[in-house]
Amino acid sequence: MPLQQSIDRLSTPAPAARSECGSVQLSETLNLPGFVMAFDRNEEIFGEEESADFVYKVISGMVRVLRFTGDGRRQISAFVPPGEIFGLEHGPSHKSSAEAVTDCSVALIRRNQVERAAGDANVARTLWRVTAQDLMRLQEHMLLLGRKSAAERVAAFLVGMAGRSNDPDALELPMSRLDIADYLGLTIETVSRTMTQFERDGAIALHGSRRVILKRPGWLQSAAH
Amino acid sequence: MPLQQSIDRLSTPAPAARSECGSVQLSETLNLPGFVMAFDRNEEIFGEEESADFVYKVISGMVRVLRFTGDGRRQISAFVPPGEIFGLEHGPSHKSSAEAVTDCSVALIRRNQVERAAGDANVARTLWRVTAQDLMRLQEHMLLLGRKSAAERVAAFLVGMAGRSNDPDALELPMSRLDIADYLGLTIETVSRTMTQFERDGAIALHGSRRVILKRPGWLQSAAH
DNA sequence: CGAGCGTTTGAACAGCGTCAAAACAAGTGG
DNA sequence: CCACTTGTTTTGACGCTGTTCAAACGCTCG
Repeated sequence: MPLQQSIDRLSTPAPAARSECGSVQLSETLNLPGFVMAFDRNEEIFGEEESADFVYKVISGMVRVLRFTGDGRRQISAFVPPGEIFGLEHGPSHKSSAEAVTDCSVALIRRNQVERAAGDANVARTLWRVTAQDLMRLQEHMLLLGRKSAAERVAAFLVGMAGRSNDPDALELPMSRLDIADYLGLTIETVSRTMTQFERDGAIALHGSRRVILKRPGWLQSAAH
Repeated sequence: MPLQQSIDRLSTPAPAARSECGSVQLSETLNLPGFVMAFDRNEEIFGEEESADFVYKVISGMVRVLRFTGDGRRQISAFVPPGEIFGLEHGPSHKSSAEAVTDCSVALIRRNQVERAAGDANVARTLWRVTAQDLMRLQEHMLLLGRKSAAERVAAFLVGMAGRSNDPDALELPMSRLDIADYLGLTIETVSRTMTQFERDGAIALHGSRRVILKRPGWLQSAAH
């Protein structure tokens, strides 16, 4: 196992173990018993059409939610950062897969626990809120996929990631170019070319492929339209 | 006013009037008081960032839900057929606009009525279900926008519309080529060319621009991937 | 230091968009 | 009933953006 991965794993509560039962904060108003699991980079967390027995929350690392075409093309619909929920379904089965972008640890809450708690109107409202927020994000992202140029897509991606970062002008991208491309509906080559173009424009600086400094955030913002 | 529109309007309960108070079936489990309004073709029903004071249900005609970029590009996220709900928000304001594709009549239920009813766990669950179904559809559509060719998009569109039609092999498209293009993330020219190509391939027959006969539904199905 | 993967860069190609004009449909007025 | 108007759809020619294929580069990790 690579050194970096070992270090990352030390920060997770229960590396690669189905243990650590206890109470997991699903959100401000949901506090249900669950357990923590660790996943290796690129490991599948759940697959399309799989029975949706759990609701998931990222503890550390990053998760991608995605769908496939029959011939293997991917569309990533969301990157899930620590603290956020994914895999919450209303119907019986998952409609997307989820995979670990980085080594990560994830809290699992049994679906039937959630169902039982949904008798409480507050809990039910929270389930609705989480789904409605996902819906909002997807609508925004559809506009990007259907109507924006490559430059606009990459700019929007960088601005969006910066919004999540601690330092809003220096970000560490946890995902590969392929992940970014499959999120933006582009190819890795186009993503790469667009980023180097931004660097030539003086909008960003790249230290390696994953450390990005936003030198002109306002420029990027307007480039994202 | 054009003759055809007059005729269409006769079938709506309350043409262009804010009257017709009474009980409106929002869904199987929601039965709340509302009123019916008529909208002309291309009339705005609500706009982005407008306060979400109502939840809407199509009675007759068809509605499009869409977003705009700053410079006027459109992305239609859904066509709403009779019987279905739109404009249901969790937050305080709408995140998309809605417009009438055809002359149509729409039931409005006051948001605060819904909020009050959401104390009932069954109602709350219904709100969640409606939102979750929208989310499912949008995820599917994102795969189309991000990863499918023009031919695949148009084929998927025709198959999808056929699925809603009474006669599954003969459909009347209520929307213009521009609407189809803005739904599929293409231009009107590409939509038109793709359809005539399908006609040459013997997959469909076009009687005028809006009446489509699916001659080889299976072929289209596989063309949609 | 060397191996292997991910990223960048380059060149050629193609799918779709753009621009323009013709064809078509439907309404309007003489 | 027919010419005229207006808006939509189709068709054509061309060009650009982004993809494909291929090779070089450079981390990261053993």
